[in-house]
Amino acid sequence: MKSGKVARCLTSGIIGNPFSTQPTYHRRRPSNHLKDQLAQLLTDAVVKLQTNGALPADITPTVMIERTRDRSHGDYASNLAMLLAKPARCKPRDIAEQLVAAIETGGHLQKIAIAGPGFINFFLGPEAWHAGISDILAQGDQFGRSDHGKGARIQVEFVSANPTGPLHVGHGRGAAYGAAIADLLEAIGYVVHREYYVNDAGRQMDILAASVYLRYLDLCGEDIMFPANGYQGDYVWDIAATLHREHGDALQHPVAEVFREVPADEPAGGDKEKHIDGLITRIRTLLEETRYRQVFDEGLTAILGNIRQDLKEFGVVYDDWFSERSLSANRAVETGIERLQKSGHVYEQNGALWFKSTDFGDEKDRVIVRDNGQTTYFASDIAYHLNKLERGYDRVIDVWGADHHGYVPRVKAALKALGAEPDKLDVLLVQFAILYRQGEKVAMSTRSGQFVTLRELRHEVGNDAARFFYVMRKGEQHMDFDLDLAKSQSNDNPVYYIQYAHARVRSVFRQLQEKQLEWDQAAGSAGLTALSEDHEQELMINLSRYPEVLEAAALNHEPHLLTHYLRELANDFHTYYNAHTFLVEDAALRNARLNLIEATRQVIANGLGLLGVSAPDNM
RNA sequence: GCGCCCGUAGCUCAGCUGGAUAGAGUACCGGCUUCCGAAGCCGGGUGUCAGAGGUUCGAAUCCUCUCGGGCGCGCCA
Repeated sequence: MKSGKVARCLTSGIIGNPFSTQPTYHRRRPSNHLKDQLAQLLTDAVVKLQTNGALPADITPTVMIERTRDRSHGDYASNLAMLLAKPARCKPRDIAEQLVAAIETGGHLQKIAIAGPGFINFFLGPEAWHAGISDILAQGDQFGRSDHGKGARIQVEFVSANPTGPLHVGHGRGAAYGAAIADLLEAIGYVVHREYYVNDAGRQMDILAASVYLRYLDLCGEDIMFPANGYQGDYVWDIAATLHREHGDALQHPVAEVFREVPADEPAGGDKEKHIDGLITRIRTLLEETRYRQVFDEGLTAILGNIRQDLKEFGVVYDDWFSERSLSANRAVETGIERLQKSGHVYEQNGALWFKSTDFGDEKDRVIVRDNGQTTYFASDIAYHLNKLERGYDRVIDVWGADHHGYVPRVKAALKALGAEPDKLDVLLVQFAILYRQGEKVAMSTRSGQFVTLRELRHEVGNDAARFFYVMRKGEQHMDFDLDLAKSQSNDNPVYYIQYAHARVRSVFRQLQEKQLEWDQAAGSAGLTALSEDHEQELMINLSRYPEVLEAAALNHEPHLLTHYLRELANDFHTYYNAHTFLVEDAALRNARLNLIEATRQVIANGLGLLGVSAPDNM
């Protein structure tokens, strides 16, 4: 017997870790019923071989089942035999034969084969996929959703651009990406809280207020020298004009007063930072707190309102707009600093207060209170992240621009010092998108105000194309955003390609009406065996992948997996469409085919929906 | 200089976290509509996976080094 041969190479060893403590969140291999059933068969086979002595009893292999890449390898495959080869000290193919012999075929499982270096390939009958089609039709827009997250709470903070100007195309990627992963996580059973952190305090906002005020003085007829470090965009003029309309000249002060004793600006041979800080101080003094606040808030409200409108039109919704100012109002920043001090990782040097983040792996220590008594942005961020974790989320996700990557270690260090769990925080970095128009790079520089706004982009290519293109590539990858391609209504454009597939199904059903034919869905479900074409098999199999793709895209924070999947699915559909007619005389066949294409339409609509892209009835 | 990310077809990118012959789109060439939308389909070829070592049954994937590109290294945010 073969088992004798195998028994000779008995040895002990442990494969994998049966007591894996990996949190479910990081489980990256999605499950489905067929896969689980096959895994169970293999597990049973291993046990059987262990009890008859063919395999060592003290090993607990992790059984992995994968979809095959090539249909000649069947539908699913496992590398189990190759994993067992080492501890069992046997040839993989010998073990594979033992395993296969221990499994009975039957039901959906038509055939098992051994191939290549020792893969075990499972071949399923066509009817294995039929239930999936009926599931899609029954579950409709809920299909693909799962309770994988079991209601665990996740907070996703994204965009969070300073309200000092309109959103630009860089923020757009963070918006599309953050919204997509939030929706994806929600779809697989997490309770997601979407949040925008509003930096409505701090120096940048003061610079905006000063910029607005100076433009306002200009409108009052004063002759001003606009600071090099001020915000130069036209929107500042608009805000100043509103201010002037509402207050007339009531806030006016002579330019000589405003600039009195202010250090020289850079063009005049001075320091632009000192110049603007001096201006801010003068303006605050002259206007006094109440009036200064009026100017400040005029800018804040106008810009924040613009940002909110932009995101809303982009299909990006938030549960909360968290104000940085509310942190100071609650003394949260001070409390955070005090707690850090108690942790013993804070010291004073040169009049400033430093957090010893190097104790937790950061490159250098960081200032939390400046020598002028002002707390730093970092101090606010410590308080904010502490606040997030104290709100009891199971996971906290930050989506940041990749240029902030150096900032990650210090935030995690602070959380560690405070006894919070830094591992609950995932910082996802998103690279800037480079725009191309007619093959040329679109030049952009933020400071000069010469950047393409998100709104301009949306108006140029449309919300659908913008949302889709932004998430088409891996987040941490730089991406080239081809404006002409995004605009083009051709097969080159993946968005149109997918939407067209959806519209085509709708169109078929309109034709059904015109031809006065009928669609009996129940009969279709009962007669799916009529779908015997290869194209139909292919489509059914790929439809069954949707829940897995969704889960993988969500858990790995990779919406691009979904865009690629949808493109493949659309391709399967178009191919099928060209090869076969759906509206045939044979009612049984017609019903089955209409069930299949309606299921396809549903999955496309569901997938696009999660990406914030519309699924049109006609193009 | 130090740290992080990256290098895959002419171009833009995937590659299911170590698996089978490395794949799509685009570009280029040629075909397919009396028929549900041709914004579609079919066919045709392309690789020193930047390079060199290493780890093992097996590497584009993990480790080290080199080369090349991006970003970050403030009492800015």
